[in-house]
Amino acid sequence: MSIVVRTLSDRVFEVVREQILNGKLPNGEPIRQDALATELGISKIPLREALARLEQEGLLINHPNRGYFVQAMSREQVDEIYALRLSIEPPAAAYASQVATDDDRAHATQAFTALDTAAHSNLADVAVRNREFHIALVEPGRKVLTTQLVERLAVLAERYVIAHLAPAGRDARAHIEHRALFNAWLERDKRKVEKLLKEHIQGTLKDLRAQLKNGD
Amino acid sequence: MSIVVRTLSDRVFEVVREQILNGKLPNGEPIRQDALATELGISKIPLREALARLEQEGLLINHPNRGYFVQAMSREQVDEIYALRLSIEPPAAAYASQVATDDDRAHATQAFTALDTAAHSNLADVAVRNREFHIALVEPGRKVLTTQLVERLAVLAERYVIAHLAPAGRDARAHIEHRALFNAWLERDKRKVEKLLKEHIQGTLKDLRAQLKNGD
DNA sequence: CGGGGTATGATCGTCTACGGTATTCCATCC
DNA sequence: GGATGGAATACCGTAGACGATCATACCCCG
Repeated sequence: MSIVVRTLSDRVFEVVREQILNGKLPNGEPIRQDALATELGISKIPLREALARLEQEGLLINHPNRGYFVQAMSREQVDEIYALRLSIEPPAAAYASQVATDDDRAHATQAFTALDTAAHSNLADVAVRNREFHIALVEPGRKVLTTQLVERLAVLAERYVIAHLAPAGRDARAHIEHRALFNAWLERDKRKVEKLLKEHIQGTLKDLRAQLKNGD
Repeated sequence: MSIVVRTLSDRVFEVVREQILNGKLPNGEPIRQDALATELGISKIPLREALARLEQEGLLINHPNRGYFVQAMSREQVDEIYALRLSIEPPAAAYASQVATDDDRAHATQAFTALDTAAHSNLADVAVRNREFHIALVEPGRKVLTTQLVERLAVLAERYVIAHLAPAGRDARAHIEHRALFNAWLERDKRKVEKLLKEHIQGTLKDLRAQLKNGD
């Protein structure tokens, strides 16, 4: 059992990240450091460290002497994020399916059922579970950089999913896709994992594009 | 002309990064924050922000309450870095060659000649020029995330190149490869760019692997 | 009435000083 | 010899201050 020791800046990083993702910190708005620090009950050093990390992650942008701003969303960025995901995630998940240990498979199963049961709560929760599911498919590959990258891209994509994808008919379809994908992964069917994940990502991108083309 | 306004933490980020890359901050060693801060003539606030960024970048790792450590190099990471570069950089450069403006092409030419003329100075300088050249081939694509990612991977790769690749016969071969690649890029020959860049990256990986297999 | 320069206020970026706390290491003791 | 305990070290976080810079509102002048 590994005891979890985390620095304050580390936890703030996640808190602020989630606030950005679910829109609590609105889009092009500046981040008032003193205000946010007192609101979180911390001082500015750990907050600024977290903000610096988030800029490196691509969620914030810093204008010197003017502060941090939530990175604006754009259709071009959607295309870019999903293009990168398409070239990285499917082969990574396919490989991971081959080398996953029993523990890995148990963990992935857990992530899948968590996503499954969360399917009817609010969109932000579903999005987090969805991210964790995608990561769980890749992590067993034990490729640290690749996994981090998949996570980062999933986080970036999540903003768009939360902001634009009303749980319309999409819910059901995504669920079916997830189940088929996960089954192939459990069966260690490399080709099928790669194919299904590719299609799944493309499907989500298509939904997003349709939404973005409409009223934004 | 864009006036350059940069925060201290931003510049420290680059300074420390270069110190890590050229081994001035040795491998598994801890970073003594107070010492480094006074050495750089700054206080710990901007330094800690820079360190947090560098951890996000993958060059450092933080152990809570014990401090930041330079991320150890490993053969597995080399493979991972180059696998990612292979799947991202060639298509990105090929695309960029198609849409590059005259300014972009001038800038790339400049980066190429800078790499060319620096070829006989010390290895660390060459490595930086090499990185800038690779970025200049991708940047005209105007895909922010992709360019950032290419840069990040180039930085991570650079540690290994500096540490392990003595400028043996490699120098000449890399130079030839660069010229051929750059010519294809200028001619907007998409296929050729992709092919040559792929081969170039694979060649470097092969060299690195050979070195790592030997006495490390 | 409009525009350019200026005053003002807010916020950021950085510094300094300080205290709490976790880790490490070493000496001591059973 | 291993466990206990304590001192030293360095990290982590707080608090407050200050100059620099940006944005805005104002004022003066044409």
